[in-house]
Amino acid sequence: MTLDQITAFLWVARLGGFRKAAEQLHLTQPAISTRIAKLEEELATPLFERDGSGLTLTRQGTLLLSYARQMLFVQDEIRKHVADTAGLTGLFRIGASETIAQSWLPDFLKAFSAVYPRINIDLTVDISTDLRESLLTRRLDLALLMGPVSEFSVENIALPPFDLHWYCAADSAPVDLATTPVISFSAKTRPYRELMTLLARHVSPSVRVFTSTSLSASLQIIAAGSAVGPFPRALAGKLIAEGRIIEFDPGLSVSPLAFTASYLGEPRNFLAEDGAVIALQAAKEWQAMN
Amino acid sequence: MTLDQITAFLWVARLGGFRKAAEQLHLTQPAISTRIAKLEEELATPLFERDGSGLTLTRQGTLLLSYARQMLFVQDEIRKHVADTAGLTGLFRIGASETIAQSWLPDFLKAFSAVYPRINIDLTVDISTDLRESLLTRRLDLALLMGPVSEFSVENIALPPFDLHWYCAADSAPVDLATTPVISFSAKTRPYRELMTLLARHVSPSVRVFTSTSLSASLQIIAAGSAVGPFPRALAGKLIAEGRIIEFDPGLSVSPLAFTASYLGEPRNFLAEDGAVIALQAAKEWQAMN
DNA sequence: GCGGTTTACGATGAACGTAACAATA
DNA sequence: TATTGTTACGTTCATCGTAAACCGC
Repeated sequence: MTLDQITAFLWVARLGGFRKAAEQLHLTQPAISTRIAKLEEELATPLFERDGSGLTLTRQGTLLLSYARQMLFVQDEIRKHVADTAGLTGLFRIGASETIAQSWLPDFLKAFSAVYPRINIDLTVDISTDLRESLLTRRLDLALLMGPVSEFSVENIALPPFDLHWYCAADSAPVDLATTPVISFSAKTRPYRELMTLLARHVSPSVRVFTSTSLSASLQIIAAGSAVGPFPRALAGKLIAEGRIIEFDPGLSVSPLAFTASYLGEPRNFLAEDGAVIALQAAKEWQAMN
Repeated sequence: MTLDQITAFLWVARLGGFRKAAEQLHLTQPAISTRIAKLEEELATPLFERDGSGLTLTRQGTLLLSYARQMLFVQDEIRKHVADTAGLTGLFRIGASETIAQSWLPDFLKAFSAVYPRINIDLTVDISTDLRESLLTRRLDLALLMGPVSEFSVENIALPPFDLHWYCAADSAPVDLATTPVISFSAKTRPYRELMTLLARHVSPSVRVFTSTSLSASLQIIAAGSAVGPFPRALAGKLIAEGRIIEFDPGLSVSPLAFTASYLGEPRNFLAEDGAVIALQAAKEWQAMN
C-alpha cells in the first residue's frame, strides 16, 4: 500500500474514470490501471465494478473511500503544519475580479509572496462569472470574486463588501437617469441584474444601459460624460482626485458588492486555504486604511 | 512522502535509534537513514537532533509523530476492514498458559484458523511470567495468560476466570495439610504467592510446598498420592474420570485464576486484536459447555 | 576503539510510458 | 467507430544492501 496508490484510487473514485484520474495526476492511463490493480491485489478484493461503460465502487471500494480521504487529509496536515513552507515551490493560480485587483489585491500578493517566497503566482483578472467557471474546472486554485460560489465542492470565505456609489462626469449637468445611459457591470453578472430590476422599477423600463467587462473603462466613459453608474469608491478614487468625475445621489441605493475568497474543498489545497485567510486579512487592513 | 518513510520515522521515534528501527523493520540501518533523509528533505526540516549519543525529536519531529500515528492507524484500519483477510498469510505467535492449553485453546485455534486459513501459527505453552516477558520483547503477538499485564503498552482483554478445587489421590486417607505436601504453580507466579500466604496463615507456616511449571505433571504427582493441591477442574477432569483423583474440601478457598488475552497496543496488530476477541468467544463457549 | 550514523556505489526491482489489444455502446 | 480499461514490454529511476568513512563517548 502506498500513498500514490491511495491517491490514484481517490481520484478515480472522485472523477469516475481511470482516464480522468490519469489526466488529473499527470500520468498515463495505464499507470493508473497499475496502481489500482496493485492496490486491489494487496487488499485481495476488487475496488471497482467494471461493467462496460462506467465504473462503480464495490462495497469494499466505498469503505476504502472514507479511509483514503482520512489518510490524504493527514498527509495534507503534515505538509501544512510540519513541512517548512518557506522553501515551497510551485505555481499558484489566483483569479480576481477587477474591483479587487484595483483595491487590495497588490497588498494581498505582497503578503502572500512574503509567506511563500518560492511560489510562482499566475494571476487572472476577469469577471466573476468566468472566474467561477475557471475555479470549477480546476484552472484556478483561488478565486477572489463576487460570491459565494454555491457548489457543494467549493469553500467560500466572506470578504469585506464594497459599497457602491453613483458617479457622473464632473462637468455634468444634473443627471436624469431617464435620459442618461447607465453603465455598469457585464450583463452576465448578478449586480447587473439587480441594477436592471431597480432601474426598471424606479425609473423606467426603457432606461438605456451600457455594460462593460472592464470597470476602469466604464469609469473613463463616465468621465467623458457619456454615461453614469454605480461603482466602488476604490475604483473611482483616481478619477475623483483628478477632478474628472464626482459622486451624485440618484435616490437609488444599490446593495454592496459581496466578495468571497473561494477554492475547491477537495482535494485539500492548503495554499488555497491559507491564501484565502491571507486575502481576508489584506482586505480588512486595506478597508481600515480607506 | 511514502508510507514506508512514515513507518520508518515512527519506529525510529519509538525505539530511539536508526539501528533498532532497522532491526524492527528487517532492513539495514543505511536504508533507514535514507528513508529519514528523504522525508526530512521533502519536508525541508530536520526531524531528529543528532547530538552524539542518542537522538532527540525536533519540534517538527514531535509534531510529525502524532500525524504519523494517525496515518498508520488509518492504514491499519484499511487492512482490517477493507482487505479480504481470508487470503492473509504470515506467522502469528501465540503464547498460552497450561490451564488454557488444556481447556479451550484447541477450540480457539480452530476458530482462529477458520477465520485466517492462510496464517501459520506458532504456539508456545509456558508459565505466565515467561509469556509476559516474551510479549513485552515482541516475541509473541498474543498471550493468553494470568493477567492483566500491567504495562501501559499492553492491551488486556479479560477472559472467564477458572475456579480452583482441591484434589487428592482417590485412595487417599483424609487429608491433613499440616503433614501432606501441597503442590501447585511455579514459585514465580501470583497464585503461588497467594497460596503460600493462605497456608501460612490458616494451616502452618511450615507447610511443605512443591512447585512445578507443569500442571499436568503436578496432577500425576497427586494421583500418585505424593501431594494434594488446588487446580482448575478443566485440568483434573481426565484423572477424575479415570478414578485416580478426587476433590476434597480443606476449608481453604483459593481465589479463581484470572486470565487475560494480552497484546501490545502499539504498533497496532489487528490479528492480535481480532485474536483476542476470538479467544474470548471460544473461552465463553467452552465455559458454557463445561 | 566501539556503537551508531552518514556517504558511496553497484545491483535489483518497482513503476512509468509507448503501443497493441479487448470490450462496450 | 469512438471511448475506455487491460496487457505487453522496454526503460528509467528509486531504493536496497555492501562496504567504507566518519564521529562523538
